[in-house]
Amino acid sequence: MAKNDKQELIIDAALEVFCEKGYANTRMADVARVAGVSYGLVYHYFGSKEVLFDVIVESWWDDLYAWLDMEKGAPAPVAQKLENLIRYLLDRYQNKPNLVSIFVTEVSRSSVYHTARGLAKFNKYFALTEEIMREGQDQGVLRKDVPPHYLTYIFLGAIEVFMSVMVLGKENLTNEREERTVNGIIQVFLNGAKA
Amino acid sequence: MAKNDKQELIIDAALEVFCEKGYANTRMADVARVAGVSYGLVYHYFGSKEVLFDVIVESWWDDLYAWLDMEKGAPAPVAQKLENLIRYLLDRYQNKPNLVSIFVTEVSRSSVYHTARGLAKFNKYFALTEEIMREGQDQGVLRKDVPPHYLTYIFLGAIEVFMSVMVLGKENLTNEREERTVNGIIQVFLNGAKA
DNA sequence: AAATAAATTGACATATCAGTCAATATATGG
DNA sequence: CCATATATTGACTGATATGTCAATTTATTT
Repeated sequence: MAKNDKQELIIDAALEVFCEKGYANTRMADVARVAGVSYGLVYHYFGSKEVLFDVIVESWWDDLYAWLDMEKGAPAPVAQKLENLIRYLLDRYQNKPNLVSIFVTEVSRSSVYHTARGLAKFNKYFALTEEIMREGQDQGVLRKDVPPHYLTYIFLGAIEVFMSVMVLGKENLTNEREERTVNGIIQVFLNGAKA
Repeated sequence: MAKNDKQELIIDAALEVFCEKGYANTRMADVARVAGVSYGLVYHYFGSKEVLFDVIVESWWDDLYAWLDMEKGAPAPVAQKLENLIRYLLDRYQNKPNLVSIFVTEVSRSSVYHTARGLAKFNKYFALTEEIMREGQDQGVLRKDVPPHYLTYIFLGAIEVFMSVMVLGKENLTNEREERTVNGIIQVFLNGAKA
């Protein structure tokens, strides 16, 4: 078995254990056991528990940023971009539910509140979304009497709760459900909850 | 010094240390030191670190539920009730920033995702808010084509991010800022972000 | 003021894991 | 086919921090 295979095995196991137990209650011995490798090998490839966790978190952010950067340049209308962001996150949940779970339960709290690097990652996520909001305001599609970062907070906050609920319920996301979620958020965000 | 005074001292210290370090990195020795009592006394009044934390969390939920129950019966219009909920949470931040910080950073994470009791507490919070949304729909003030729990997710998600940002920035909440926040959330939630 | 109960102390035992390391197996290259 | 590098193992160490407890002080009751 090649080097990369084992690394994959370990990361997949870590994804599973971190997701189920949370960072604090994750034992490196469990990760090794689930991966089917020895205790020491985990330390051979990843120097510490923190590094192992960071590798996972980093992969989340890298993918998200890459996607956002791509989307930013696209010529789609703002409403479409917002919809795409929701879809991107929902799709991530479909493909890598454990990763999304870790993001929701571990990353968007501890790392943000207790490490400078975690905060920076989050800020960039918010900043990129804010650019979309600002673009919408410049184009006259979004209201200008509310600061763009407020719009960002409301929009991303809404998404986060939907993701939390999915993660908690371990729900599997049908197409129909995805449509309802996307429409619900977009409808209310753009047109309001008023009757 | 009376018994209750020492208990208060310990809880205040715990509030401070949990807030600064997070649950995992909080040392009972630190709590004792900050409280100005001996190590053993913390265990005399609170049997364990977990109990100490739970007492704090419980106080958060008790107050919130009491307030929500009160508000539920009130004859105010739905929009007013939603506004009041935002104000309640912002005011809590003014009075007990550490408590709000712990709620945002620690409670809505581990307890929800890793304990049944934590989940139950959260569900009740969401359920009570959902009742307000349903009331709004019944009265014809809120749109009926989006399920009430979706409205709840969006509304509470928005608030949570605003709270997170406040907590992170350790911002002190001026009256002016409170108004802007309340208006921003309510405006966008009710009327939408569209220009 | 004696006796009983409650509060308070801090040193210590205990358990838990993260991380190390020397030994062994497997691959790679010359 | 030897030599060198890399992968892999798992027992062991060391640090850390929770929770215990017997001893001591302070309060309360009779």
